[in-house]
Amino acid sequence: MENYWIIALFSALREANPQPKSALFFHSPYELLVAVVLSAQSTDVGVNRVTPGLFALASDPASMVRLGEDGLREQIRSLGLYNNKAKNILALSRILLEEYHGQVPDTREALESLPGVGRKSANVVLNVAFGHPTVAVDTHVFRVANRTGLAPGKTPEAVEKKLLQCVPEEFLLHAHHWLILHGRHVCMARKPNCENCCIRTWCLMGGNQFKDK
DNA sequence: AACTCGGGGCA
DNA sequence: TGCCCAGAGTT
Repeated sequence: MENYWIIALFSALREANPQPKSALFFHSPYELLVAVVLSAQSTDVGVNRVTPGLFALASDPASMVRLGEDGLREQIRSLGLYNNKAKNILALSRILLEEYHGQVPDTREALESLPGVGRKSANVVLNVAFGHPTVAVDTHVFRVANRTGLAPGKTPEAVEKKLLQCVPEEFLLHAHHWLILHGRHVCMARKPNCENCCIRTWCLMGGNQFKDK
């Protein structure tokens, strides 16, 4: 197992973010689930802007159903894609009440069967809410994994599979969070901040070569 | 595996 | 305008 450089890479990422915790605002598995559904194709900043107000009105499935689709839409309007998200969260809340005693299920199959919840969101809930060693691959993780050569792959599923294989168990619980933060704040899609990158030693792109001229 | 959808935000 | 955002659903 010549994965010593992977340990060094994650150690560097951990040092850059000593207190790993979800960037999303939530107090319960249900709030996390809602925040994750809202986060699809929206920024974490935007989600954190609306969730405190939303959860003050509805922090469980029953109160969400009571809030209703119009009330929900009003709370999340600034996110974009609010029509689908409001519909999905309401439908999902009803399913939790009817089929899961109002609780958030802790299996991949159950989570992915909920409207608005795909593989990435299910992985986040399993990891953050239930402590399962999953890795959620979003656009950030996908980009960083390919740029560094940590887990190159043409599809998110391929990257996820490689990460599960190569990331040491001690880092697995927080791997996706660190990779996401790095992709969000340093290894951005367009103009990465290579000068301040703590893992540039392992970058396949060789410094700033993909930076806008 | 590739395509489509969806809307605010920001350069 | 064009590209991006802690993707999902369909073909």
